[in-house]
Amino acid sequence: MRLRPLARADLPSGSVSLARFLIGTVLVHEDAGIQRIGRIVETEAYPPGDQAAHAYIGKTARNASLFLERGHAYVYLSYGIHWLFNVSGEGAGIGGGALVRALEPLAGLDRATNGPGRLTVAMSIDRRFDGVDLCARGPLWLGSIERPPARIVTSKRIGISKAVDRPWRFAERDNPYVSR
DNA sequence: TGAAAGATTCGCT
DNA sequence: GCGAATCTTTCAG
Repeated sequence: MRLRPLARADLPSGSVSLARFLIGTVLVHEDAGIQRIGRIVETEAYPPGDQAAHAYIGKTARNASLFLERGHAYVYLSYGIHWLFNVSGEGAGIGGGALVRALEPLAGLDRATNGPGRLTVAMSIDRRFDGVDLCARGPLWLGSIERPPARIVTSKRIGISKAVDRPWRFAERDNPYVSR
């Protein structure tokens, strides 16, 4: 497996484009010699102006990471139980991003990764990584591997109550690790 | 200062 | 299929 880090210039600007782009890329967490790698197979976009997005209400202490330049991590606690991992997708000062909903385990993962709350457990991602630059040298970063291009299917987002009809969920077709 | 809702998951019916 | 778990954020009073 040839693995290389993604530079910020590799990432498309705009949360919807980024969410689509992320399908097929990999997330890497290196921690004390342990390497955990998951291939992203399902995402959802939460662009500026989206009523379902955390950034919709403006910048707050919680969602500040969504307002960082594209390629930064936004990690928050959902339902008091689950950490959810997002990648910011706009320019600095603009709030938007992509939620990563499922991974295909490639290395170091021995727990289920089909679901946004479960993949963070498997990858050992929590609040420590909120605001981390995923395009920088660090313990958590985005990469690409050599593999045939992902075949992507689009659908409505899951688990939200506003703007439910937007086709902003992306998943790799027929991948068994996609949630549900 | 209090209360309600939330980008989920798991267990039981 | 439905409700509980669990706690932070946000908004109302």
